[in-house]
Amino acid sequence: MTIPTVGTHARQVSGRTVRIVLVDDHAILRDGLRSVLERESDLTIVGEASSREEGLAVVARVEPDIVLMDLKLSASSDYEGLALCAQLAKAHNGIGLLVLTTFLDDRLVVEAVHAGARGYVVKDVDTTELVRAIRAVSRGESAFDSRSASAVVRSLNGTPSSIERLTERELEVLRLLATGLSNNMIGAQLFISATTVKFHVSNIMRKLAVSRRAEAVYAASKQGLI
Amino acid sequence: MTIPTVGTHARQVSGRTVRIVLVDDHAILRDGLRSVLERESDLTIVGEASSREEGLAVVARVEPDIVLMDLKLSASSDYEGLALCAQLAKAHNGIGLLVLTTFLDDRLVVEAVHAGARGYVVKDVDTTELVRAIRAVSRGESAFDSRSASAVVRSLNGTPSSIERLTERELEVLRLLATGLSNNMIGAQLFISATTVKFHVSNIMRKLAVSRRAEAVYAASKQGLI
DNA sequence: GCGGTACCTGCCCGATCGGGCAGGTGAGAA
DNA sequence: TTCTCACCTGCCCGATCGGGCAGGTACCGC
Repeated sequence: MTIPTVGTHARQVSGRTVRIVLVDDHAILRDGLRSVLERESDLTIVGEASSREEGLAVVARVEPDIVLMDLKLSASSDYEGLALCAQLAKAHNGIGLLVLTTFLDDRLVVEAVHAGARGYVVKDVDTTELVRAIRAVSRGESAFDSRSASAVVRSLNGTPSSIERLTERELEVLRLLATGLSNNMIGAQLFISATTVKFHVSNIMRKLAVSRRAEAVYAASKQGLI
Repeated sequence: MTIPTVGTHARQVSGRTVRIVLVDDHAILRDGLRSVLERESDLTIVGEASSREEGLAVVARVEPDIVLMDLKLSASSDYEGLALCAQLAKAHNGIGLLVLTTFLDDRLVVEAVHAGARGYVVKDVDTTELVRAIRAVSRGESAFDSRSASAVVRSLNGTPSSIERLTERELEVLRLLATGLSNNMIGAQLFISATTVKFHVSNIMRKLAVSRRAEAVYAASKQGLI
């Protein structure tokens, strides 16, 4: 199941072609990236995927050096890419995971790194910088565009463990919260008491560092939690 | 100031090259689109812009047949593209405005059409369909991918004037609402009484068809109002 | 003038929220 | 076993919300 690290590293020797798989839910962006990247003689696109499942399958089949992936792989969740990141890192030891995404969020950058990403590039950088990042990651190095790097530094300097993940239950409550249900109605939906709902809401607000449910919904929405 | 319609139409005669300006805040996507579209012999990219201001300037200078534009032109607002749409439609009579964006929202599609767009394509269609849309718009026709078309139909069939715009004041209140402020604190910020804030919040909820401020914030966030 | 829109204000009242307090369970790791 | 974690529950209380009611001003187009 696990790809030997040796084999993986063998492909990363400089001078050889960097084999890349693209994972993004937008076909147009994939086409564009393919077209742009293949102008570089040392880069070649050996696979594409538009979803997490497809990504896993393609990577397992073609065993690329680099997976260039978006974090948002569907209209609903911003976390799908993180999950894919973690799965790929686990299944393919030493593979180069480079995140290319729209939103720059301190939390997301850190989560991506924890999930095994070796690079994080925001989509509004130019192609040159992206190519540089790809080559760096292919050499086993890390690569962040300047703004992402700042985000990482902020996270390390700031409260180190300030990033509290929401539990599954809290996410459930959060989603119902966003639909405007009262504690009582949420309780009815989840077959728990309104008191318990209040307990969860309270924890959600603490973790998101807000003090009102409206603000919690906004923060969660910005972070793609819902 | 206004470009003569005759001149504009002259460039749309079939057989001639379609001159395109790209407006998107992501350099990578612009590079990709340029690379992909220029493979088509009848399409040529004559300009790029990453913001509304730049878009206006570039279009005024190069006078393209088609402006292929995203609605979201900055991290903050989803409406910037709509404004650009309206400005371009007004300043350049008959110009082909084709929206290429990430999110599919009934309201956004309708707003874009009202702002002068002749087409609306979601970014997850493939290149073939995008090229088809570009050619259609360049011939003066309209072009929607299947899901956007459905959105338009829904809007026409459904409550025709159900799309109630929020007033400037309501948007102000909405933004403060999202930060978790109470009516009282919002009032203090805007120098109005808490009662008036409640009045606005009430109207916001009615217009967004929700019953809680948390839900209002979520709906507004989804629609890019904040 | 008259209708429409945007904006602002007061009062009332029941429902809801947010933050405390107290306590409990079961699962899994150290 | 002890500990932690996610989860659940009850009670209290002041602040806030949401929806009514009533009223007002100012501007704009017909």
